[in-house]
Amino acid sequence: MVKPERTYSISELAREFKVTPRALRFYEDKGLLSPRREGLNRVYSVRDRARLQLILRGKRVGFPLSEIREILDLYDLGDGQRAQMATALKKYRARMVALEAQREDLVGAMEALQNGINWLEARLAEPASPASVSAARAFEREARRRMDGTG
Amino acid sequence: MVKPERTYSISELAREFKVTPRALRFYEDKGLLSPRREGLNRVYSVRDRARLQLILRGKRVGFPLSEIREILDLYDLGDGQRAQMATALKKYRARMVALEAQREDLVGAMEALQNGINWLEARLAEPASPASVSAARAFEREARRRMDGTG
DNA sequence: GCTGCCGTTGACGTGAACGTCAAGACCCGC
DNA sequence: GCGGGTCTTGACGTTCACGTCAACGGCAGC
Repeated sequence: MVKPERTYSISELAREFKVTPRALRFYEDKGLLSPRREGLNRVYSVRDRARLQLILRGKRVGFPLSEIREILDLYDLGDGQRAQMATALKKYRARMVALEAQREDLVGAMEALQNGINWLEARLAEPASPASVSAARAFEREARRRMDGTG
Repeated sequence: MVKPERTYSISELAREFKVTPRALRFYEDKGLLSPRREGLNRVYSVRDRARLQLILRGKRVGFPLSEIREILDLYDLGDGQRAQMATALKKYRARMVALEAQREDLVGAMEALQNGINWLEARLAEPASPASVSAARAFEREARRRMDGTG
């Protein structure tokens, strides 16, 4: 007896990942998902669920659905098409470079934000005494300079 | 004699950052930039340039323009409005949390991609000899399992 | 057999972020 | 004063990623 492997209805899956059923149908339209059918109704497998996870992660890191689709398609590449695998590899490497750049951006943004937080905390922590005010102003200038990120 | 500080025309700035003039005007419409005017013409200061840098970085990490605007506005907060500074601080912290989550996503995506690359490289490196094929299949299964990221 | 509830397929609407004209102002060299 | 280039302001078009609505099928409970 083969274990019947869990399946999901559209609204189940939608709830779990906090998307609407509409979104799931949309992804299907775009070829990102292709759940089984039982009559008309969509039946999502564990693998479909995993794909959805990849889709949503891709989205969160800024991939358009079209590119997510390409990537997902590559996962399903059969054996023997070495030419396609080679192009796939190129694309993967290009995306990797893009992701690295994005991580740099992200780290930069986080640093800038942390500076902003530090600055605000400092300004809020002190009462507006004359001495601390001038010190704060100096810090502020410095903080702004760093935040502007002229470099 | 005060140093006249470099300025930029719209197309200069556009070229430098590889955006169109239209985009810069659009950002102005949305209150993200407000360059000086000389007659009708826009004149961008060094500070405007820095703001643009922040805008584009914000975009690259996925902020909508509306939020970028909010953040930028906070940088220009004058003294004395402690209440606004407090709300600002809250928002900054919230964004920081979001950015951290995004970094995790990014790292996860990069790991998945790296697995994909490794897998493809391995499949491509070998000729299709029977022994290596089975080894490759085992690796493939493992790679796929990891890429699916069921956890 | 009627009411809900969940599902389906179109078709149209929406917000964000611009692109793409159109029509004209301004200045420069000749 | 005329072409050429750069700039301006509308106004409309476009793409992406869905949201929203209409109209309907199928099953469960009463």
